[in-house]
Amino acid sequence: MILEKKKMFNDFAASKGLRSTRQRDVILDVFLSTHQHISVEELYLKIKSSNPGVGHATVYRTLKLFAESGLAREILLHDGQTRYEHVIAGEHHDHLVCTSCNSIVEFEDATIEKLQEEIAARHGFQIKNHKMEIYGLCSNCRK
Amino acid sequence: MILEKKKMFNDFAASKGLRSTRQRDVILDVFLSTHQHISVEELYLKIKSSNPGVGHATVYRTLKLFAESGLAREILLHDGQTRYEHVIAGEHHDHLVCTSCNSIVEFEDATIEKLQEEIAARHGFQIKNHKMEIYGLCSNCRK
DNA sequence: CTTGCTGCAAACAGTTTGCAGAACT
DNA sequence: AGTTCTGCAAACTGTTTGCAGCAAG
Repeated sequence: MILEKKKMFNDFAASKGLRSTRQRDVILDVFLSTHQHISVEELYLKIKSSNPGVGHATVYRTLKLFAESGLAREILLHDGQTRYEHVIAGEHHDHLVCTSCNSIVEFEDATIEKLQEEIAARHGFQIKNHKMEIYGLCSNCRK
Repeated sequence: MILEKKKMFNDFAASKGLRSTRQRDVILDVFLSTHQHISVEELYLKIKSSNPGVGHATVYRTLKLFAESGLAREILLHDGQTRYEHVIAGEHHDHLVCTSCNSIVEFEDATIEKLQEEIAARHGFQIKNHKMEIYGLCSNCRK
């Protein structure tokens, strides 16, 4: 699964004529070792600890490439930071975001996915991707 | 409908001990006269044309109040600007966003709404609100 | 050796904040 | 009169960009 992702990026890089660099390898490794909607800053710090001398800008630029290559996806929650999550082929999950403790639960629902396609078709839309977030109080915070 | 909204804000203001000011009235009027996901900047310019001397900061501060009072809702698309849309009681619509021409089509689907509630219930979540955006190409841009 | 990639710092854009004066109650 | 609200400008935050040097092909 990690290897697949690396291959995915290599293929993308090859098709775009991008060069293979140490930084991109490191950033990909660290990104693949994370879970759950990591922010650019968080990733940057993680990288820096094991690999100082990788700049902010490179992390931003590289994450954009990951998103473009299809292995990551940009998500915007309401905290003013751009976050990235892994794209898992053939799977799409959405988010339940707790407005009290900021925890995030993922879920997937095939029926919703299907309805989305129907709606898009009804409006002549060709779906590229979508996102859904439900905000509320998680079970812990309701107590 | 516009009157309802004004009342809604007045009630909120009263309950919070907020003062009634010319600026807030103007901003509410202009906001209520708009449609479709207006950005703070757009709203600010609209206000300024008929009512110079209303500051950026006040528009930001006031829109936050509108959101808090329940008559507006903050939405984040992928263009780096915070936008606000009207909250219509008992109705929730979602967005089809064209990634080519940036047009936005609203839609509503009761089945999806119901599924969301089921999902939230299954995870012990108490829904406050949610949003769903489908990105893709609109019928015009597909041609 | 050519061109793309990187790190740095400066630039940017959107948003927030501190403060003195104005306005509401 | 007392306190909230406002406008302004400055500060902030996250992100992007220009550029000289470095490194991959």
